[in-house]
Amino acid sequence: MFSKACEYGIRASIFIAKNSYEGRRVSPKEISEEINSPQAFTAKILQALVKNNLINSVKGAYGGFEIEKDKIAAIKLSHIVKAIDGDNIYNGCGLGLETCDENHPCPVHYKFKEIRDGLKEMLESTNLEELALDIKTGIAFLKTY
Amino acid sequence: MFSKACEYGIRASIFIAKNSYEGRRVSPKEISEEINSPQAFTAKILQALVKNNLINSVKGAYGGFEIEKDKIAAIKLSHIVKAIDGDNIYNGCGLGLETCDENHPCPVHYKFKEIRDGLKEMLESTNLEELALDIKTGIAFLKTY
DNA sequence: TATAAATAGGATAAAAATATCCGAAATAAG
DNA sequence: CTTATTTCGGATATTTTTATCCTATTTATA
Repeated sequence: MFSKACEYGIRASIFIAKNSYEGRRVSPKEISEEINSPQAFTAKILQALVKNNLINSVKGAYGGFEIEKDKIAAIKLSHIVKAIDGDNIYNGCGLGLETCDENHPCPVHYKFKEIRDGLKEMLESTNLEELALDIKTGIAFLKTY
Repeated sequence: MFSKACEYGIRASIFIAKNSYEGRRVSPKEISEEINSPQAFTAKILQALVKNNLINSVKGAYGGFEIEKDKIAAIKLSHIVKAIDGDNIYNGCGLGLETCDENHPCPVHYKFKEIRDGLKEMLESTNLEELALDIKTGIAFLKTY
């Protein structure tokens, strides 16, 4: 569904959000340990999220990554996905045709459209706050063990 | 959503189904031209579909690929996807966790489950016959131009 | 100002997906 | 039986994705 980079990016964002609520900045090292992802690769993805203004980075001693508390509820999964994987998952043809629309549909165009619209709706209506809360209360997890 | 291989595989299967209805076997060359895909790569994918008993191949002169007319309506998109991409799209975690279920869910487990179940239902209820018919009647296409 | 700690970012490596090439094996038809 | 045609399958190449490494830059604090 998503690229590895995007999976890591979402998990990292949730972890950062959770810690930002608690007033803590986190480092790529801590993030990658807590979400079980390769550290340097995760750091690269964080850079992309910073550039897209989804998370903040603070350089230097006592620095790290954080999200402004005010913004956490406003950041939707769709923002993260778009920043990392682009919007192909929304607009792309299910069978890979370069142009596929009502005027020139692939054989599964309308059936796929329903699925994609459902996914889009879900990603656009799910925000980091609720997901971070599930981690905080321990009803959901960001790694296996 | 799907790999390139899977996209080609679905498009190829639809094209083969359409031609099988008309009693024609088709070659990888003709297939790749009509679905606009790399020929040798497409041929490899066809081999996989043959091994999974989704399509038939006939070697030698006047050979090619075909699907028994009786079987066309029974072949679902899910069969093709499973043969090429496996069932990760059904069972895999949206955030890439190795184990993610009701007992140990990722933060988007239930939301993703809905989407995936919808996708699964769609793939399992869509068969090659209806798709091939849309190509035959010209209301849908397997390539852009 | 010096130092330690931290992100930024370029260069590179490894792995996986995509794609090509070519000889072997099978088969229909002459 | 021979020949032409066609799929099969292994080897290889290319591209993209994933991952690592190392240095530069920034910044808080002593």
